Amino acid sequence: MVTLQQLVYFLAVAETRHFTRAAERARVAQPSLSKQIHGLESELGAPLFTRARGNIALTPAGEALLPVAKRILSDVDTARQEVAELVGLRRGRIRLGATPSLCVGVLADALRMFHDRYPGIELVVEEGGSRDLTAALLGGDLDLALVIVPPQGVDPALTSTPVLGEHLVVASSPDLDLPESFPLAVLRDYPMVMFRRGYDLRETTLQACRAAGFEPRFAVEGGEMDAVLRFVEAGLGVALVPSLVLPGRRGLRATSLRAPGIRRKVALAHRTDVPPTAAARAFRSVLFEHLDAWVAADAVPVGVELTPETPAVRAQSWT
Amino acid sequence: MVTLQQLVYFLAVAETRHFTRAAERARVAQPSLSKQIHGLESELGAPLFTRARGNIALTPAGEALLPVAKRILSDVDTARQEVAELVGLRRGRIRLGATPSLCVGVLADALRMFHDRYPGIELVVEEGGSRDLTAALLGGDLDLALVIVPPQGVDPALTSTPVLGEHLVVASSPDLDLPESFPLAVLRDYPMVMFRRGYDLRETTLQACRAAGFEPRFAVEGGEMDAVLRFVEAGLGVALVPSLVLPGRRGLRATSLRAPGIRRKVALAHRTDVPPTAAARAFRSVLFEHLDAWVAADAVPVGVELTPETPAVRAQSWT
DNA sequence: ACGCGAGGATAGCCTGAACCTATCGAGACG
DNA sequence: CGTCTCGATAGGTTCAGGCTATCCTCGCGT
Repeated sequence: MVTLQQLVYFLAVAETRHFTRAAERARVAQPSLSKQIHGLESELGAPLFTRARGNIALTPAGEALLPVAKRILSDVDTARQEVAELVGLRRGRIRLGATPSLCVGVLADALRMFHDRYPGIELVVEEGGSRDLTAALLGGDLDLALVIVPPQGVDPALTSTPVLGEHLVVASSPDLDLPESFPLAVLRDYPMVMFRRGYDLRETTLQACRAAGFEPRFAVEGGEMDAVLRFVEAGLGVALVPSLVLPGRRGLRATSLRAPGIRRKVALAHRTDVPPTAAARAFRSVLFEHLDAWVAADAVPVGVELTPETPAVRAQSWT
Repeated sequence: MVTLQQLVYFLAVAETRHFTRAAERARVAQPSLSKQIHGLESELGAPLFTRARGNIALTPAGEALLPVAKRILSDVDTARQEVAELVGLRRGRIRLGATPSLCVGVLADALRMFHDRYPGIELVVEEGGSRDLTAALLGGDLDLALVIVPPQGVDPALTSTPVLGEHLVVASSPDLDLPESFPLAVLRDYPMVMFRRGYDLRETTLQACRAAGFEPRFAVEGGEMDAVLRFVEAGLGVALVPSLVLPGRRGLRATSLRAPGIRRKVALAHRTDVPPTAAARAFRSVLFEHLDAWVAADAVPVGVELTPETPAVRAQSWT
């Protein structure tokens, strides 16, 4: 077996044209180097140097080996370098999934912070319903996803860390004359704008209405988050949406539900059987740092509950 | 230190996505392979595989390493291959020097035989005076040279093997009315055509004339072999030349000198401190084979004496 | 000519690395 | 809930690569 050690020594001799000095350079005793060179020569079946007193020179075989040996060793360096860059977060990629409610507020800031800190890491964000994201995680198409935790918990093949809880509010056009706050059952009398299948919100809304004793009427259905909000703005109907999506939407009015209201838990999930990459771990840190900053600045948006998880709980399965 | 062994194992796992099967493929026990992979991972500072049951996959670091590792291993193969081709005489180069007298006859045939047998080996022939060739050998510009052995022997830094002895004859124009055979002293009365400095023949001729008691007159001087012969053809004078250069020259007449005549020894020389390459050794064999064939076929040209060296003597310093 | 110094090769020893077998332990599956 | 699969771990053995000491050859200076 040819070894990299042999090639290193070979190169040292080829460049110094001197066994003793090559040995010094390679931080090794001269006999060790001699022995390795001999080993390489017998392995390749040809002498690599002519050992004339004070005039070591490469044989044709040595000449042929020299450029290849150089390339091999430089490739080894490259390999080491590349991996180091990934580990050092100077390079890499995170494929992150998120529900639309989070993309709007939390995520934009967190991504901004992350990108400032680790500019070499490529960020790929997939926006979608929670079910879709879960499937993408399991299929290996995402590294991380911010998903809604359904009542029965996330898929057993996923590990999730709670991130925050959000309240659902009723979005409506300001033209609509709704009370300040009301129980869900009031919506019985209003047509609704409903999300397409795949959105966790669709199921949540339907179940909540049924629990309140009525079957909702749909004015429109099938849209993504943005479309739904525009339809509501246009007065087509009302919708149950996370409060986080409303700030900045002048054309919409948010009405909270009377207690207990409806809450959803958002968690950061990843596959249990694939340990998160260094980049994913870094993103997690930045995300929680950002949320902690909200708490510290007393700037937690209305309708959001930060789960007061201890760092220990957060670190679960993330070491 | 990263080792090639580790890369081989890494590649086996990356391709089989299975430690146990990779170990079988690498002809090694599974724990040995596992350990090596761990060693590589700790060396590079990052895990290379995600060990999910029945679903081994590359981490980003592994993905980054894969192409480089492939290239490194393929380069090692290339290196081995290249050296093997040189050793196997499928590739290579011989830089051979020869005096003009030998280029004409012996060498052409020998080169032809050699090229037929080893078509991959590049042949570079330098024609020149014996002194020039010796200098080129010492300077490392030639691998081998067929040179004239001067009375005091070749340069001590060179090793030479006797090849043949050749007689010098007097070349003259057929118009010139010379006796069948005569002592050198007869030339006292004829103007001579003389080689340029650097030709061993120049010194040899001068010394021979002086030994015979006269200083030769030059009709022309300074030419290479071919020019000298043409001048002689043109009747400008006579010249002492190796008999080997005359066959095929219709316009010239060769007159041998009365005993003892003048003999020169031709030898194959190479630097003592640089062992001949495989290609050079092969050439030597072909050359002597060719000369032996002359003897066997009783086709030794007139004026040539083959030295009946035993193979043992020939092999001196050539192992 | 002879001694000396330089420099690569050789000898002999020692440590650590790589291999082996045996076994553990955790997820998958009937 | 046993059983199977498959990677990790443990412990022992061998050998490769390193070291020091020494040799051998050649060139060089006296």
